[in-house]
Amino acid sequence: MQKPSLPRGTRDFGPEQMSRRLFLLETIRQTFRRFGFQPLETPALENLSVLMGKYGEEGDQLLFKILNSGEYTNGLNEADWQAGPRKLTLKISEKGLRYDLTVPFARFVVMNRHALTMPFKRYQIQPVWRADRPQKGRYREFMQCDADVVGTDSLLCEAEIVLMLHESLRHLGIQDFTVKINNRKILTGIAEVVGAEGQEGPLAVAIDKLDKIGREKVIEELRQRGFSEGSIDRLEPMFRFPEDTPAAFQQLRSWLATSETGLKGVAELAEVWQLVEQYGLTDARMQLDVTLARGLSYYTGAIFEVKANGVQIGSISGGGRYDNLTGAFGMPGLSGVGISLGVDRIYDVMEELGLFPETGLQSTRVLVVHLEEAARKAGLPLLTRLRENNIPAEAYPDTAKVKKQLDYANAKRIPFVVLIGSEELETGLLTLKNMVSGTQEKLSAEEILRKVTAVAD
RNA sequence: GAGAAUGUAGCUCAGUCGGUUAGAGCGCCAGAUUGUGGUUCUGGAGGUCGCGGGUUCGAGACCCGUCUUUCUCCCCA
Repeated sequence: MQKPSLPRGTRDFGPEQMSRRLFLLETIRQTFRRFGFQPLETPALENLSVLMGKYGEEGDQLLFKILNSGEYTNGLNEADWQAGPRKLTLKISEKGLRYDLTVPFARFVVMNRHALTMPFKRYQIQPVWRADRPQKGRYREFMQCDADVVGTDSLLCEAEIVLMLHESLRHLGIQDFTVKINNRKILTGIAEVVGAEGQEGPLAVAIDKLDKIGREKVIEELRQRGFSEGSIDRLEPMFRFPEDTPAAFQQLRSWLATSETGLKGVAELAEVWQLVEQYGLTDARMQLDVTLARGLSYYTGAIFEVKANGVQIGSISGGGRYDNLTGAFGMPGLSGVGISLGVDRIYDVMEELGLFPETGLQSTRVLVVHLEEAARKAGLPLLTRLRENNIPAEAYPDTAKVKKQLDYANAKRIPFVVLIGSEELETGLLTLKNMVSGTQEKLSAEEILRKVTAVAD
């Protein structure tokens, strides 16, 4: 006999977890639907040629790769064995598990470009896999909820993403969150005005840690990354950014006055703010954060990230605009913007904050209990009647002691039990027992139906 | 990839300085109660002390390896 086990970073979801997850998934799905997004599913497996090279150097390492079927070592020569694991992998594996939903979506768009009505809005809720080390809030299999629009560069889409984030999280009961927004063009502009043109990548990586490690350490890291003292001096405005959004915009405009790209980024962001206001979003939790960079290299415009406040966990959502994602698949110039919500982290946040409603845990509403073999048949038509009326109902399948059957009802938090024994068979009236109050009464099937329907959940 | 902790009954955890037959609570099963649960009482079952090796007269405890879970860095949802 062997002990059963689970691959690290993966989990089972029992009935009570699933009812919460379904609530979460459904809330997000309905929000996406309300904004006009249509569903899409793609295979768990993709060809590695589709996945490789889309997530940076480290991303390739984090892909789960699938060994080819059959005699996968056939055709390998000595040179292949000597070439090292990375090159050998490509010889023996041609498929991998999807790493996110954006790249498969880009592949889908390119393959179906003639059939799609542009702008194309799709939502996609499926698991993704990453081969990194599990930690708090980090799993190797987790669910993403993506919504993307491709085929337009209108900033209205950015504004709607902000709205959808607010709507989904508030429907879930998460009130204290921050939607951090930046723009890749602003990062480019900053690199330009400090005299480190094209270095926004390393710049962003260092500056991103500002709130974690502090100003001195950031400057130290910038030096190590080869930034000149002059550049670091000109970075000064970065370290004293106003909390107030209009003031922040004002400071950015004067700081980036000499960078055309930078100013364009500022103007784009300002328009997003304006649009969100025109939509009438109340109590917006948006924050301009010029240190926000995100790892994925394909963002070209807006960058989003959502933090749940008061919980020690990574971001629960991320996204942004990409102007050339489909370019890698031979379809350049298609602009898109999207957002991804991490269900597993949102679940952890809600659990930690105690935001899950108590209701919804009970599955069955009525349990039919028979006290002797002959009584069982009297309960079956009742079950059918209950189910026809959309009331979840079940019979205890075995003839067992009443105690055992009632224990079963308690364990499943079933609120009503119908008892059928010889007495009920004679009179035709069935005993309805309320498991919460303990009261019971003899009723006809018709009355039972009315009674269990009438009582509110 | 680097560093640190962790693992004992189905669950949560005790287990002293290395010493006889490894414990508790909860849960489970049975009975008190042959047609009534959630309260109470009584009894019972349940263990390869993660796994493998080592030290020792003797290891749940000490040492090495390995796996799991968790945390920090990195990166991400």
